[in-house]
Amino acid sequence: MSEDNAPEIVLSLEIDDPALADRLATLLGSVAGLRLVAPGETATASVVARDPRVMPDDIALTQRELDVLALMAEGSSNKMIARQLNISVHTVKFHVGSLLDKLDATGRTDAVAHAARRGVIEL
Amino acid sequence: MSEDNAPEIVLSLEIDDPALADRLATLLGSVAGLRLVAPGETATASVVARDPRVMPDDIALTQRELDVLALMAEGSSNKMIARQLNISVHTVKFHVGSLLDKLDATGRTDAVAHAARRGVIEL
DNA sequence: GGGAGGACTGGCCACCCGGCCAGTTTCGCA
DNA sequence: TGCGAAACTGGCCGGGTGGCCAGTCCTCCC
Repeated sequence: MSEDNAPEIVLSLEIDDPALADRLATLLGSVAGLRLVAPGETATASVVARDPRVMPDDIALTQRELDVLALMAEGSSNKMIARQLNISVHTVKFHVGSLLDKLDATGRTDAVAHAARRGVIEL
Repeated sequence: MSEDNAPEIVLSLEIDDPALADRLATLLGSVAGLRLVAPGETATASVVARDPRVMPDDIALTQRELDVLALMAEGSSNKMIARQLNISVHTVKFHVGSLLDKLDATGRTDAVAHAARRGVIEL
């Protein structure tokens, strides 16, 4: 029952590098039981390869900054972060300030967006 | 220059569905010029297929909500969003409120994180 | 015609956020 | 032995945020 209903696996490509996209399309296009997505179609899975130039510089964040960053990404307020990490709200704000600075962000929302984009955190 | 230095394409799999992961691994493993990632190795590209159960419900967001959501993800404040969309700050807050509601978020940071996770927006 | 939903606006207000100032301790490195 | 970096704490304050109330316009649909 697994082979008769076995649908083709439909792959979509999200590749920034055109050369790589081309190679993959060629390689994957010739595999039986698997094909590339058609326009407007819903894919089974995506092949993702973002432009590596986007995040060459791994920003130097301290452990503590990573801690508060992770909690920020969860939507925690400064007060909640303070409780979680057992530090004062002032200290949280201090770390958040450093984060905004290092991530070149204008606010906590921007900060987690930047961090996620650069792969510093996994959303 | 593409064939002499042509490295193997190293694929990592991020598939929630075990059956699908297995099929893909089998299919892709037999393709020349392409192999699956080894532990600790950096992949050229990833094959991503999140558990469909996680986001079966494409949250029904209105166009306007998508507009403010996109600007929120940019780190824009309500005032900036209002200027961009040519509406009042009150209206922005109104849409943000709906967004927090629909996305089950506690704040704007949480909202963009949730939206990004569910693929509502591309970070 | 009347209802429902979306987009929009206003006021009010408690709370949160981020930036400024100041200080402390601890650690590693020159 | 000093000096910088990291972590931590405090006060202050302007502005932002989110929740509540209220309302007006639409348009689509029964």
